[in-house]
Amino acid sequence: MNLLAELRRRFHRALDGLCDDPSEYTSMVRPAQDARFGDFQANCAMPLGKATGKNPREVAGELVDRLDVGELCESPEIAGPGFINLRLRDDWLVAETSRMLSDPRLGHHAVETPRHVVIDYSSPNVAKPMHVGHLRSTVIGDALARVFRFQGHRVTADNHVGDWGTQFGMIIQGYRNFLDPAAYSAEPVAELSRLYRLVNRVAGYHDKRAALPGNRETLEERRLALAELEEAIAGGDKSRKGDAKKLRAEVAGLAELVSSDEAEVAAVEADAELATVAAGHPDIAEASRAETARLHAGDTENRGLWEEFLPPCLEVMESVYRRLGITFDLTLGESHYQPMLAAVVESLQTQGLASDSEGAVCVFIEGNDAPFIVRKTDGAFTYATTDLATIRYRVEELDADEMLYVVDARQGEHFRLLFETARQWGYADVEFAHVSFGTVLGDDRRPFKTRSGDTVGLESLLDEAVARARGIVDENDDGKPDGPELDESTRAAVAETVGLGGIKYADLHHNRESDYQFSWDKMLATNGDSATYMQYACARILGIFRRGEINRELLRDEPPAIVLEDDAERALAMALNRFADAVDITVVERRPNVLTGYLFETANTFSTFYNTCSVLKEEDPARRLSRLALCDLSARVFETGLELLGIASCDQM
RNA sequence: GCGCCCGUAGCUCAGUUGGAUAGAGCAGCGGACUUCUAAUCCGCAGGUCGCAGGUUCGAAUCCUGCCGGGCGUGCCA
Repeated sequence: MNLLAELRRRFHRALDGLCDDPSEYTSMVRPAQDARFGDFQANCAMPLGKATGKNPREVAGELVDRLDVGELCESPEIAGPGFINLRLRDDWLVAETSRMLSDPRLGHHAVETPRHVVIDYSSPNVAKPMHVGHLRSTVIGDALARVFRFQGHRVTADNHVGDWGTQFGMIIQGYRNFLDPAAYSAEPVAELSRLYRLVNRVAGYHDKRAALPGNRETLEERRLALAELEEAIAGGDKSRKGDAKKLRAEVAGLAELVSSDEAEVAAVEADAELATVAAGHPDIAEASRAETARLHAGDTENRGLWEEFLPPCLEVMESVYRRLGITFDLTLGESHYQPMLAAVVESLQTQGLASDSEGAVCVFIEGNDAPFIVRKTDGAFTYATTDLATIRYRVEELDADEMLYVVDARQGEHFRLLFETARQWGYADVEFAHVSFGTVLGDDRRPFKTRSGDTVGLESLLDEAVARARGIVDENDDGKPDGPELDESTRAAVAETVGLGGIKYADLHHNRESDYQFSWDKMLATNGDSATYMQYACARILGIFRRGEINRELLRDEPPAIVLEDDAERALAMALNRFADAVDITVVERRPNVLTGYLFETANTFSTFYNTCSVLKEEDPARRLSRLALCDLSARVFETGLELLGIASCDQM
């Protein structure tokens, strides 16, 4: 049963008549913070007392009188200023746990009114190799798609890949000038990505070289100005301290820019091949832009190349998804929307939403300085236009009720403008949400930037995780009391499951809004608060069933009486019964870390149970059966929960 | 300049939208494997929730001002 929702319904009824809007108060019913206060607590009497001018403890008393939770809870207790503490009745917990045993959904009720939710995630640029920066959107989006589906919604997972951008101009440019035909026929995608990096780097080299003198000059100017300021301050003019601080920051930033640009310029010039290319192609960036423009304009040659490049690129991308167990219902890239863009702009203009400004066509949203540019001065459309066309397509063709964009927080402003434009454009009934996540930081605590040539490729990250996991699998299995249990192929499979699970979990268990410090050790950790912890709990449970030759199906078909005499037993039953709530909250908040938190807590409760309550050796047959039932449920909660996060579990480890 | 976000234990992070004595993991210290897998469990230690005010029965959470950091900011996506 979705317990929290049920309790809130009961409170809603009790509150009806005591206040104008009960739903304002029902969210104040929540799990107890401290086991001493019972299982749940309601904090609504205090604010309600304030609103009505009554004594909060009296309000609590009145509320308790009207509250009907008889078969669920012991009689509620009022504590402190007016907290209402609830403890579930053991007989109810026992009955509900039995019911859960024969329920494939583990007590979770799906929503009554499903919505069609399009979830937009991963969305890498085709032809640029995937790196760790792509992980968050992919992993969070996949988890949300799974949880929303479980919740009963209709989900369309859409990979809005970048397949139409300037990177193709660069690749075409590279293909025409620097292709290694042998490499291309052997491994087309690797060669294309080499070409992309080459062109991108050389273009960057020219940009940096061109910008350097100006930047050096500005830096010198600022340094002088700063020196003057500091002199003035030293002379007693404290009022300019703020200015000095800003200037100091600017100087530091500029100095860093100049030195990193100098380093890059020197690096390119020191490399014989790069230097030759750079010298021979001073306007490579401009040429690449021209190739992109020709592609967009429908040039048959470029279009042909694009059509040649795209399939192998998509295939390589797919292979990474396959390994990660991530699937999409749709992969509609930017190119898919190209034919619709002109009509979008036209429609916006007709409705008076978009207007000309400095030669571009823009939508201005009140309260925002930045314009939402839907057509550039040169006539090209922007990703704003594409995103609007995508919304139109998803509503008109896919019949979407809701769209979630799992995208970096840095694009927050873009989405604010996009959603507001869409609403005014005629999609006010659709729910839009930017499911934003924080920046991936490097070891130096600064934003993880993919400096060319120095990226942590996604594939190598996965390989490393699996290799490390394999080491631990071997060590653990070799050290088992009765000797090793796993054969070679099982060990390899376990290492894959544990390694990939660890990477996903490392990402999911953070609050997605916070920035995130990339760390090999934590990403690959297999102890503590990690996916391995749940996988290990599963493996131990299945070990009990194997060793005891227990028929789990029978356990479910004929649920035994549940006995909750030991504290660890009751705590475990309680935790298991919170599964439905954890799923509900994860969906409402669109935050997978709610689910990871629940799973870790429950697995911890299980581990305590495992260490204090023997199962197979329990002599009382009733308790033994009851504990077997708790084990079966625990394993299913962990398996299901991990699956909702896109993480596989292990039978043996 | 303007806008958005962040500052919680040595480190990395939670904190269910204003609730009771602020919690985990890692690292540290001390215990628990002849008993279902020790990738585990139990315990100890560790905090002026950046600072200062304010709002109220009650603030890590809300408002204001500072300090420190990140990001975005008219034609990249």
